[in-house]
Amino acid sequence: MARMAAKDRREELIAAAIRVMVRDGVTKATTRAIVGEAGMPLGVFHYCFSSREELLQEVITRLTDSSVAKARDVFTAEDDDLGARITKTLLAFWEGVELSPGEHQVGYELTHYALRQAGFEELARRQYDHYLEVHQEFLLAAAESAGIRWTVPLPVLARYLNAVLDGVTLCWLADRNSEHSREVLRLTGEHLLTLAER
Amino acid sequence: MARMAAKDRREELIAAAIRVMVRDGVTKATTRAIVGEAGMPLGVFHYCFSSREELLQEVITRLTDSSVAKARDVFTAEDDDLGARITKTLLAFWEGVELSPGEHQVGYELTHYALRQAGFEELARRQYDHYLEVHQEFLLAAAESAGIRWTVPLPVLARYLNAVLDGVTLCWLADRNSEHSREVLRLTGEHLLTLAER
DNA sequence: CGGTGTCTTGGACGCTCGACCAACATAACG
DNA sequence: CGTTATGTTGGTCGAGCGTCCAAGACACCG
Repeated sequence: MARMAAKDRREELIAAAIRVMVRDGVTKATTRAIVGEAGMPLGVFHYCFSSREELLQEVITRLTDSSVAKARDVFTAEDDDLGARITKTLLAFWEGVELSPGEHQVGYELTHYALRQAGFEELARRQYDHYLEVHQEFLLAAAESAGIRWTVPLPVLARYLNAVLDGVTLCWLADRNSEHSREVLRLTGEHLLTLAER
Repeated sequence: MARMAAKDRREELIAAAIRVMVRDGVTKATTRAIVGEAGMPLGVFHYCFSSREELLQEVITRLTDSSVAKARDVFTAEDDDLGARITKTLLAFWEGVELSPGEHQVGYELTHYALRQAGFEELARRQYDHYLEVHQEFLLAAAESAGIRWTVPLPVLARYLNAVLDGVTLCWLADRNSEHSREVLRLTGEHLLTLAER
């Protein structure tokens, strides 16, 4: 194996771990499966990570950050009215789900893993803190650029939005009913519109 | 160990498995942990079940059925108007979540387990089919007794309701913000009311 | 050059897991 | 009673797991 800095190897292992998890699920992401995916000998693992948990922790934060960043990229269009902007954003989110269901699935699996792992509960909490924050940012930006204000407290509205998206995704992962899922998002978009006032 | 019919032992093992899962999570529910919880010797397990998967399958259907039954019990009050009925039902559901978070958590864990396990995808699909069906029943019964009709197709509305409940639960499992969670449910209830017409 | 720190590697450890079985105990029934 | 069916038990198997380590290879620097 070509010589490589431990830092770089960490990154490759994290990436390999995510690939394995997306393909086979979190529980199948063993140390051996991960180094296998990365094409490295087993011994490398504990030279780069003190434990499997340390890698998992890293994976959780990376995946959350990337989800949040991806979501933030979505709401950059400023030239639409409120209705169009909401619709576009919800559908853009949904495209992301249908395009890579595995990533979202892994997100949920990691949440439940963290909720059960002693000392990891905080990670699950932070995960949802970030999600809520990004939704709140979106709602705030949309309101400002449209010159309206929300008739419902922003944290509550953000949680509502987060809940619908999570719930629709979860249900779709099980039954793959894309048509109904989109209808629910459309319905939610219309609902949000009624919660804005000048 | 007292002599017991294999059928009866199966039931006790299923119940013990559910207890272990609620307490420690699905992944910790090993054959040894389960028979330990049931106070039986290890050998019993494969006398009653051909495999661990067979037990898991049984647990999934039992837990789904019990959730559905519990949900059905909630919407029996016929004497309220539509708004009161919706509010009562949503809050009753929420009481169930806060009262036994572990059970709901296990529900999600089993869904993700089933989605990853070859040959179990159908079980996850059926799980959500049942959930959607029960929500649809509720919406239909509420509409009939209130003399209204829904302006949104029933399957879509049921999916919407299911999504909000799932999403709020999931988020609450992570951050335990009860106040905001209730606010989201209140908001959803009000929204549903606007989707009814005479 | 030699020495020191960094990286590489294959193998081994102790443990837990699902599964299996032979030997035994108890019931059911002619 | 004897035979057959059913249930009980402790031990054991092989596989896979996270973790660790000694020995070597390589790079850098005085």
